[in-house]
Amino acid sequence: MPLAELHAALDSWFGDTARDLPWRAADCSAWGVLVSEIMLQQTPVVRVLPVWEEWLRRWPAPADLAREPAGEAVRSWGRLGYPRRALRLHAAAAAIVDNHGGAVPGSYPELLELPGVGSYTAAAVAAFAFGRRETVVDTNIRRVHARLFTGTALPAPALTAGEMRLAAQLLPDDGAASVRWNAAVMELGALVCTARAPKCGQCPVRGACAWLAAGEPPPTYTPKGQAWHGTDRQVRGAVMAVLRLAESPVARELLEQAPADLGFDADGIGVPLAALHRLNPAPEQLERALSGLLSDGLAELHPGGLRLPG
DNA sequence: TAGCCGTGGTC
DNA sequence: TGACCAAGGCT
Repeated sequence: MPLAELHAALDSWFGDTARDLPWRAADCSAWGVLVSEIMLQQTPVVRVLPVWEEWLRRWPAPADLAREPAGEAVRSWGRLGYPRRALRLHAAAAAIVDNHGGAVPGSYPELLELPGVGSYTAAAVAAFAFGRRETVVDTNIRRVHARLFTGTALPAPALTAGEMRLAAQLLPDDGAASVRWNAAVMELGALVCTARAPKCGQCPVRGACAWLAAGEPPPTYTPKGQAWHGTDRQVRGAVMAVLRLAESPVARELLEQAPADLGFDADGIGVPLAALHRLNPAPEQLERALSGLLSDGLAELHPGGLRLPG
């Protein structure tokens, strides 16, 4: 299928099928787009939606977030996961105020300088918030390209230069068309060309798919899953759940072991505290988790104990 | 660069 | 049920 036909087919499909997401609204600010892109890193849309709405209501511009303590960003991040993203978004807001007069910069290199903004997010914000022609490559786009053009079930474990070259070659010349193309391929990967059970029957470009033509060969490698149970990450997560709810510093002793006669909900953190104690981490593991949180800036040591960064 | 970093839904 | 997976970034 000629490239122009491919562009037209996906553009039409996108027009009919695209989800009505608030950060895609015409009046959404660049800040709103940036916040959405950071929140969406490794996190499904449905879980981002309510948190994004709350963030934009509370902090409609970078300066509004920048003048808050970083801990407020972490607290209102809730259970989105990877709370360092909240810290980086707060730092990005400060950098936008300090270096860009409070306005989100529109160029790829300037965006790339912001904390928490890597090659994907810089390209995505430049494209979706500023209408620039950028080579946007995320996990969805990589998977669609792998199937459509390479004929494999999954992309390589790590992004390759060849994939970037291919993505750049596929990009429509016209600026506005390139923005829609990026969004459409990403949407196709999210809704139809999914990792587990692709809905090829609904695919507007199945006739051009190299993977389908090859008989849907299985992946040639098995992705290594992320360990969770018993890991430091699990302990870190449990500690963060306590700190997010705590309204005052949490004594270390409280994190280390449950007082046998804790008959009250200490500072309203009884539930996450019980969850932490149920994990029953070894003392050295709890120590690793706590020192990791401290060195990451997700927690601070105060006379009264641990708390979110002020 | 490979390993690390949260969370919850899905099959 | 447990392993996989979700709009990555950082070191």
